[in-house]
Amino acid sequence: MRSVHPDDRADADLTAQAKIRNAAIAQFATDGFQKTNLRAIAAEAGVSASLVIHHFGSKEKLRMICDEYVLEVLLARTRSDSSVTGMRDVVSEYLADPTEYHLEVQYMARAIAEDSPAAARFADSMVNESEAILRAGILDGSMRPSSDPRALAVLTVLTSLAMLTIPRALARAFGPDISGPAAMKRIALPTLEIYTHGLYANDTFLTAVTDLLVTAQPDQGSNDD
Amino acid sequence: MRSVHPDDRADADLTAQAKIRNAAIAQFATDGFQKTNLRAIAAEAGVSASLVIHHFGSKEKLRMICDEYVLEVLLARTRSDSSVTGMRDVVSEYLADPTEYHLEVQYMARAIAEDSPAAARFADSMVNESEAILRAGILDGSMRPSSDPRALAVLTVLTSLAMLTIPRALARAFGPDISGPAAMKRIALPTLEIYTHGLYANDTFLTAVTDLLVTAQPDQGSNDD
DNA sequence: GGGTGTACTGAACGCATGTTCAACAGACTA
DNA sequence: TAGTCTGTTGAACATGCGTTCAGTACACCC
Repeated sequence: MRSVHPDDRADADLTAQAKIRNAAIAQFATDGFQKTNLRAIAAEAGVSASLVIHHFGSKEKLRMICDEYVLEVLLARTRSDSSVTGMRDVVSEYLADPTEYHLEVQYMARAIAEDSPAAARFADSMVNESEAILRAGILDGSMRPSSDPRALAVLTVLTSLAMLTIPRALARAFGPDISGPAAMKRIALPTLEIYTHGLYANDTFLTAVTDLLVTAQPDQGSNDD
Repeated sequence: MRSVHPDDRADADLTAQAKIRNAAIAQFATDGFQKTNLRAIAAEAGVSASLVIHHFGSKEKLRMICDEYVLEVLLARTRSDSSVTGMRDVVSEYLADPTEYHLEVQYMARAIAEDSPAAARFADSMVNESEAILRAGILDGSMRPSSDPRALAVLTVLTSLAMLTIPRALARAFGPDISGPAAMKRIALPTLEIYTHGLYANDTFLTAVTDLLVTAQPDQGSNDD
């Protein structure tokens, strides 16, 4: 159930290298890089731990290969998918079909959260695509103009990733044994409501803050930690 | 610079137990539980690793003590603070004064993300307070009514935590060497804009989805993974 | 057949790290 | 002074895990 492409090719047909890579992707995605150990990956791939090292050199290099592979898979999907939805709209895609690319998206979220070597590239892909979509939407009038489209793009990516990796403890706020995907589904509608009408009934907060920013004009980047 | 209460009491005045606890809270908050090792905690507290075990029994028990302590500190703040802002409005509080309770809030976010023993209690506190605030706001007309206030509460907590723990890779979308707090500041305004006016210029998406939900009425909780 | 190279394995090594243990110093008590 | 209890330490132990190594099986080539 943990194969990267459960539909097309069976595990048995894959080379040992591919089986190891797929097992690693699955375990890195679900358990994280640090927590996953080579022997578990080897066991799931049906090989010995030594073979993992033999083929990939080290655990760290294995992670890099996995990063590249997942990145390529997701980018390939984006390119092949003629619709406008790119890597950014992962949540809507996920809600539409949770099984497809489930693992890859989860892997990416983990990679960004754990700051893996390719994390910056994952993040940049998402943010850039998101920004393009937002700018296009603003131009064609389907989205409201933003004071900072770049930051808006980062915000949407951030919330999307958060929803994809919703912590168990938070999901349990819906009930003792609710699943992550189920929690996501329940959150989807309020998200859409906020994205459509906002949360506040009036703009007192917003105007107050914007006035504050205009009058005070603090030097941006005052990091006094 | 890592003391829990940098303002009131100096580290030198604390008992060894307190110094260990504070060092543990700081390191758990910044590096995570798994990544932190007892010798590093002991070093920061200026004691030996054995003493940590002597006072707390095990690393896991130390974590539980830290959980309790931070939870109590944050709840005490909520109670003492006569304003309406509870644990939920952590982001606004943080933006107003990043140094106060910085560590505790960071600790909580980590605890929830890593599913620490007290994670559910942290999350429940946040969600319940958030829900109360939202319901109050809806009642007094300052906030728009929601189809699912509970889910809305979870959503706001989720996004708040995500902003507090924004991954480096995402923050770097603003520039190669931008800090987490700086990224948060830049995201704050778009967040407020969305919370005030939404993102979409019209409600086609929302009506489409609500229509879909009304007609299809899928059995909620169909977890086919 | 003999040589060479590749896929693969089990055992072992080395290091990090949580934990245990024996010991010591100082305070308090009898 | 002797005894005991607490705070504290350094060394050692045990385990987990990434990695190394010697060796086996098998294929391909001369």
